[in-house]
Amino acid sequence: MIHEKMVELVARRFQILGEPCRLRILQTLQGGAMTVNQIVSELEGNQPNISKHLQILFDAGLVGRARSRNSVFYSVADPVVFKLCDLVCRSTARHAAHLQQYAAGTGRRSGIQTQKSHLRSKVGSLQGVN
Amino acid sequence: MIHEKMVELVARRFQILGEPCRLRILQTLQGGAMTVNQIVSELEGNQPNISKHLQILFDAGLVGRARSRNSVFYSVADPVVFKLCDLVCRSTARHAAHLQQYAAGTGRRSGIQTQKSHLRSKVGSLQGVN
DNA sequence: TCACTATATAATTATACATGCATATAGCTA
DNA sequence: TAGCTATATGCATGTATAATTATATAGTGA
Repeated sequence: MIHEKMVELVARRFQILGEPCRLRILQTLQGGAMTVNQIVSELEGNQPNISKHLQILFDAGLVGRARSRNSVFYSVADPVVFKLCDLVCRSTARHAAHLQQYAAGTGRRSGIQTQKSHLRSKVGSLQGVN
Repeated sequence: MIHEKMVELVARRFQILGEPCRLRILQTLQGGAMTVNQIVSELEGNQPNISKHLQILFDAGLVGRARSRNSVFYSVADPVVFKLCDLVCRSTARHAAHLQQYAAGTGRRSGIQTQKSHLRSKVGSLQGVN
């Protein structure tokens, strides 16, 4: 059993990765260090918002920063984020494939809502059917 | 560049893992399938709340479920969650160690708030100093 | 010093969501 | 059927936080 405080720290880290805007920032930084303005112009969005997300990523130790003249360069500090994203990407794809596979199946057979019947509506909503 | 919708799906998955209660549920299920009541009695918390978290995990395909007589057994459907937790755990530990390492350093040297100076307050707050 | 650029922060608003309580649904047994 | 257990769901509330706007801070160069 992992310590309670550790569970919360880990959850916080997942939560930080659980924002599309922050994922896009990390993805943008994959090519190397960039200034805030460069990131902003790459990812539609205003500068204060990007700055705040960068601050959150920095506090978590996921990105590092260094000032060069008048600009601040941010870069990915912990490459584990790419591994995490890759794993979650595959997992998401597996799940989507699983939904698709059973999407054409018949309705519920038992009392409990099973993956097959329950998730059919999910696939539908993803496709805008509902 | 990954597709926008994929970024949101991946973020959603991280977000689902970003709740301490859900992490504890997954951790509890690491030993094998359990009924809702078993999970509830293992993890302080009321039954409706656990049920709702289980539903969220189920919708994401992270856990599976099967009814047996009057009970519903939940189990981990995608073991990738353990790998993810392990990676994040190590990353969190690295970050904490990094904070500790520089916690005794002197204050800011340059205009920008660096890891060293900025995070000293973080370490302090973790220890309840602030 | 002033003007300019780059970045960070403060304040506000809106929204998502975890929690807790009450209740509903489903299955079992008599 | 009724009564029981197990699980799910509806509703209300509080809280965290993302986005926006305006402004402040920091550095550069004249």
